[in-house]
Amino acid sequence: MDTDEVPKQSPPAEGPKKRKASPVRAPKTKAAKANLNDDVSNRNVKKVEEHDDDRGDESGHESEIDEAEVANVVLKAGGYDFGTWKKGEKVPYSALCRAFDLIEATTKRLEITNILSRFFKVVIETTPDCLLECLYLCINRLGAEYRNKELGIGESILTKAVASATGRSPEKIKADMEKMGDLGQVAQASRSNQPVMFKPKPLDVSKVFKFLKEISETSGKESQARKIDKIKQLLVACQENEPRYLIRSLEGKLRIGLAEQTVLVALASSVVMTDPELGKLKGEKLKDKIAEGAGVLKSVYSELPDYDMIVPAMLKYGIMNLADHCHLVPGIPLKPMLAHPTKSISEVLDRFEGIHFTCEWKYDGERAQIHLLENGETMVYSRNSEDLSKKYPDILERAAKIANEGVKSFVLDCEAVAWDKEEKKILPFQVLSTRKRKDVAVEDLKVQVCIFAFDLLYLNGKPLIKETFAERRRILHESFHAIEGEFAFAVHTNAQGAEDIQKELDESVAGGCEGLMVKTLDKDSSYEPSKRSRNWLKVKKDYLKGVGDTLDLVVIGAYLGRGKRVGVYGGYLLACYDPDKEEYQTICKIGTGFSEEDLKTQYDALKEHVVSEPKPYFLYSEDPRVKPDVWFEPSMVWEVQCADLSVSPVHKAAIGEVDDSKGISLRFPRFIRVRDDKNADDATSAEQVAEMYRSQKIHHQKGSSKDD
DNA sequence: TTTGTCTGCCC
DNA sequence: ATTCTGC
DNA sequence: GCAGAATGGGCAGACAAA
Repeated sequence: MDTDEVPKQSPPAEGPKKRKASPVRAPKTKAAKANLNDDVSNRNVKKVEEHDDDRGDESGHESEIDEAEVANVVLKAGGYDFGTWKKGEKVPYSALCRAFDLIEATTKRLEITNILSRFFKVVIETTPDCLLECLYLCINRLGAEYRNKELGIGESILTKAVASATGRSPEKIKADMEKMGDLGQVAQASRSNQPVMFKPKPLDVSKVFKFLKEISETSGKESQARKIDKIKQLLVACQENEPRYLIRSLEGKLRIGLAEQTVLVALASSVVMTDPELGKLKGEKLKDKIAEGAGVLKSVYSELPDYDMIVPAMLKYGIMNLADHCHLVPGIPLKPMLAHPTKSISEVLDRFEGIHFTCEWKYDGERAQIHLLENGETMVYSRNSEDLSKKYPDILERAAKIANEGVKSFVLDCEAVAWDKEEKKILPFQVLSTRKRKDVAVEDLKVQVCIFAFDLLYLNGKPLIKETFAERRRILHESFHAIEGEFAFAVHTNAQGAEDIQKELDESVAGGCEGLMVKTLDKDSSYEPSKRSRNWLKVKKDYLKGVGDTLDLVVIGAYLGRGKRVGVYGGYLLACYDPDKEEYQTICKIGTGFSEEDLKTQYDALKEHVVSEPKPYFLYSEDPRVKPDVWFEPSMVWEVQCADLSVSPVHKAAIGEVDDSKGISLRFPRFIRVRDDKNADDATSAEQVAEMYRSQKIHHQKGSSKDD
């Protein structure tokens, strides 16, 4: 800590070289933090050279600043050294990447927040025009989610791009990827071994962001090649640690312990610190204002999750006045309330002890936030604020007629569930997911949906999110009416005792639902995800110990871990056993439920059983998404829990039992424990798997196609 | 035209 | 989606 | 308990390859 040396910020290609099997963001050290006691003005102050290029410095105010002022940047940045740039000049990408390095070096959230807020502060003080782009690069997005902007870049294209940009073969890149577990690091290492002819012009955040946007807008014939070309251009211009973060941005994961919530707090903090009035405060008072600002921003963001609108307003009017300018508006999706999983009914009772609550059926469909505007416009948004209006023309059409007279505008929280019109009953999620997603005419819809409404967030110009749930529900029922097969209110009761809740849970499952949602009616029952995003509880049958579907499955393959799982297997391929055919049939992959210790132990135990080829008595798909990195001799049996069984396009369990050509797979599989007491051939049999599938209350199979 | 691969987004 | 982990 | 980062099945859509 007290060293005089300025620590190197970005050791190239560090990691696997130093420590084998070290997770991406480990080892964490404190070395990267510069010390305020150092003589700041004497170090790390690089005079920024003049550029007469095309970077659009047309702002007029000439940025002539002296060296001492530049040096102060480090001081103003709270001792963190992000490098320097002139006022009004685009923020260098290297500065952002330095911040990422500093963040990656710690696991402490407060420190992460502090680093980033210091970075944002410098940006606001030098080049506020870049703040939005920095922000988006930190949360890995190109714009608000409801604008549906995607990169259309995945691992495959990225691997090709890295290979091409570094002059190495895709095979080499893949091999390195397996070793390092992070394509960003692979890119960085590859670049640093590459002879550099001349130093490229440094990247700035605007340029990087603009490139990402262009990539997302690239479509049509040969678009993949054009995207690769763009990535190459950027990658070649990267220096030092920049390839690592550029590639991770393209992957959509920074993996440095920084994501939406922390960025939001850091942003609020930086805005308070740079506020002409609030910024003068010191100590506790400043701290309080920062906390208050973070509260304001969180609240505003949950109502209007669009930084394109929030950031300019915040800089213009000040963070404390933000809510006056940005608030819930029909037409823009707000963040949905989420639910905590609970392991037992007694856990529900413990949490809600002495509090009035209600139980609602949890429908197995797709979250749908339905908006009706005063001008008659309607839209539907998903749980993640994606615009689903193109997918649900039938819901748009229905929006006006489900409302009672006098209703001019609303925001409804619902579940859209596949609906069988003939049988008048709910269909499973898998049916819903076959719906077309765009350019569908109402007449051509193959899958009908019924909307199950459970909350009302806005009505006739008034936000209701601060009302109690009891009140919101009252207004919901008062303002809308059910239409058979089209619109209904979620079934609910006010059961308060364990037995009643159990009964309700059973009924919900019998009714084709996943379980129950439990919500407080009065105390803390406002709809404010900013306060607590998971303020509701969910009880699903498969959460309850000893109730859900459990299988004992054989481990026959594994996938090398990525990120923090580098050096161990990150996931496994499981199979059931068919004693008649004497073969192991794949049923699912599994990658959750393991503690870090489990992962290590299992890696060590299983690597003994690696075989170079799959056994001839394995039945599996050649689909590359399922093919494991290593195969095992059948040895270990694991207890696995799931929510449902489904007919699978790739897995082979019980093939021929319920479908001639398709096997069965598991929905939401997770590891429970090792079954030391079982041999591989004692695993759950194909016959048992088929029986479990058949005994499900609700299931769907497309009409047997061979007879049509 | 058909089939396969990749991606993003539902859960 | 589920689950685990550091703070 | 939050926030973040591992990981699951399976679908449509967009392209690429055959």
